[in-house]
Amino acid sequence: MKIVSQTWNQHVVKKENKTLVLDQIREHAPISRASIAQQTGLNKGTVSSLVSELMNEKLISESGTGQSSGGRRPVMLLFNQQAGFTISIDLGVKNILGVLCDLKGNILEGKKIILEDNQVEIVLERLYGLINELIAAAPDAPYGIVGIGIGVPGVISNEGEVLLAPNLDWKNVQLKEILADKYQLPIVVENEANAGAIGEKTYGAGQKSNDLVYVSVGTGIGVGLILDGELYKGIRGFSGELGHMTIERDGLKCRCGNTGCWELYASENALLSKAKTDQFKSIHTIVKAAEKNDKEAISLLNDMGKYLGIGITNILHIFNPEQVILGNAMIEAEKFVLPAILEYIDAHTIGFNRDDVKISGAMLKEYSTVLGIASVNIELFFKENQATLELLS
Amino acid sequence: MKIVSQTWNQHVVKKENKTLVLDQIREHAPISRASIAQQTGLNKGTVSSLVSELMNEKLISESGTGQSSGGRRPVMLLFNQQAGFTISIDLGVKNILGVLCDLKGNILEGKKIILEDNQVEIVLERLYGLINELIAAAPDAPYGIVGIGIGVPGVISNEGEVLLAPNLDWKNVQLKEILADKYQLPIVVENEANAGAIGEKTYGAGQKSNDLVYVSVGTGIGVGLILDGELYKGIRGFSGELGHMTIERDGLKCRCGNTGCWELYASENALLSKAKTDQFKSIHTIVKAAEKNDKEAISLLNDMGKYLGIGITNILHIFNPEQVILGNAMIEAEKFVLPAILEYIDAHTIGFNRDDVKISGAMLKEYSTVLGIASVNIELFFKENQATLELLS
DNA sequence: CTAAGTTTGTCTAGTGACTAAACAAAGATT
DNA sequence: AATCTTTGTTTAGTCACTAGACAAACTTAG
Repeated sequence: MKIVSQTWNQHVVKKENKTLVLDQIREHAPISRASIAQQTGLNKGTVSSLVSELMNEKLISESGTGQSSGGRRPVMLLFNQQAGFTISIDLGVKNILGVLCDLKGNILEGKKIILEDNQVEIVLERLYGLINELIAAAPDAPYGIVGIGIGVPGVISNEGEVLLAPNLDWKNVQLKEILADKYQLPIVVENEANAGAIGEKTYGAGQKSNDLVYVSVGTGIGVGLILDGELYKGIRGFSGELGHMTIERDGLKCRCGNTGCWELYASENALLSKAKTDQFKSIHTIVKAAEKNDKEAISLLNDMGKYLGIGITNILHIFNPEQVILGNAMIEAEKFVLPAILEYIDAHTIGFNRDDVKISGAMLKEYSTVLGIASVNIELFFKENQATLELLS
Repeated sequence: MKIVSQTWNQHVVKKENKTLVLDQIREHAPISRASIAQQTGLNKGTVSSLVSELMNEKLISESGTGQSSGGRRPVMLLFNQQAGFTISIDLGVKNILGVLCDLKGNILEGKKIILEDNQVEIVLERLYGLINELIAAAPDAPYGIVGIGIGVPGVISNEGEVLLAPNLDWKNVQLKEILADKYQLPIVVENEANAGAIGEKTYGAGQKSNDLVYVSVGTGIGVGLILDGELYKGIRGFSGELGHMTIERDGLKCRCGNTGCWELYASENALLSKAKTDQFKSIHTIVKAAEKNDKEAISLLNDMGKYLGIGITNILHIFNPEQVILGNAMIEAEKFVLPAILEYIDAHTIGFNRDDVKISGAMLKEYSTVLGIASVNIELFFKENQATLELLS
């Protein structure tokens, strides 16, 4: 039978209005009840009553009074960002980055560990150690640890299974289930580029954009799509494989089965394989060389920019986004690569599609992914929490 | 100041529930009140009251009693699809197709006229003639003509201005404003491929898909995107320019400024320009020849399929859609082109992205666009109508 | 053919979330 | 000191919904 969209009743109204009030406080704190009423269009009485519930739930608190504007001084409300904490992991090929965040996405504790071996069992052990350390570092809070999340460079099913992570050599790892069993907490497993897109949208360069494309240029190329303000995942969760978009018909053979894939020309791997000298072992060394005016390094980075430009031009034509944000390993080379990208785009993109788009490097640098994961966990907490508190009241 | 999302109150609840009830009747008529209550989860009394309002508004009607299932026989409710009519136009380069539809998207009257001249003033005159004829053909109805819409092969701004339609040689035509002034009715102006996507989603091959990509292969290639069930337009409305996606770096120069654009290899124009004999003046003549086993024709169509396959493979990697639907002029050649497309895709697409996707020709054939336009007008009517009737009650 | 059980659709009483408006508290202004 | 403003709470009233009773209309069993 077809699932019918939600029926509407007072219950729903209350829940939505409560979320609305909480969101106002989260975004505009410190803010007074009167001001919330004005902004949301809700009655002052309604706001008062909802605010009082939120205070009972320890999600907000009153701070002192604010500035008078010619009458009684308002009582300012604060978001209690320490009501709970999240743990977020960026699982890379060479290392794992883990952070402990409050409910506003502030990093309280961060740790990076080096990975020598990508075998599932070994990685899991290291992961548990890192997570336990971060849990231990969390201050006491009404809601404690509200969720754990992890960003993985691979294809993730909607059920949180890592179907394939070629650079880790992982296949069919039920990561969400494994972590949920171990920690009995809400678990988020998301593709690294999708998470990066959310991170930049929530806390980084893309906060004002409703349609943004995050291009993660690392060993390969992955893309996260925020369309109409929401992460777009496709029917099974496999969208954003733009790294395997053909930009040269009858081009190089890719191990994915396709030919002329973008990432064969524009990724870090592509960059390194095109280097003539053996001294270039990573994007880092090339950037260092370029900074010392090494001609080959500069030329390599310039070429990379051109190839990235080809794909980004396609992106502008396909999505007409408000913003394109470049992240992951290439962020280090932004200074050298971005000008070449812009030059290519300006010469090749249809005017309409070029006009209002902003193209930039990731503002959160290496934290785009972890903070995106944190954001997903936080929003999940507020959604679930509303449902739970409903039952309690 | 930031616009705050809607505040929720009983008014909204009623409006939403009324829409819910109406949608049930639109989709499942004939249906009883009891059945609606069961399906929506609304109380029987609530349904009765909303149904009675909808009857007053002439949007639904009672037909006789239905089959008993062991008790009192239910009163069946019907959607009054003739409560109003829409007029929809597909503006082509060589002809204009116009239809009169009821509120269920049934075509009551259709007419196609040939265009010799694409000059704005001349096209407008022909358009007015066609629209007037269709208006005259509409039966009497409580709401009369509820909207006029038009699909245009070009770049349309969110304000309904035709910014550029290269094949018509139109630039900056305020089409929506012109038609609104003349007819004083809700006007929809939409890109032809976007409309086609909506048409196939609402009435055609894509009714069950939430994420579908409609590829309009005509003189050029345009693409309409339905993502998460909604038309995706991008920040200014210029999405879907996949015709100008590079599939060959350093490839052919396109008049759009880019190089190696998909439509230079896979459109009708591309097909014709590659033909060695002059006898092939349109896709139609090539298909006719292929049907008579003409080797060049068959080979041309086969190549077209391969080139379409390159772009569609990209689409599968980018969007992981549930469905890809091919429409416009190429629909005639489906029999010859589709197998080649599928062959290419099967050989080049990542398994995950290939697995659950359905690739097919447009079910509505040459009516995809007009019916999509009709659908937009109809939904607009119900949205606006709800608002108006709110004021009256 | 009658009696019992079922299903449909309406009606009534009650609930709960909201709004409008009155009001008290606290400060600014003259 | 008196008046005006602004804030936040309280009270009365509105409205859409739900639960459950009920009448009407039908099926089924004996």
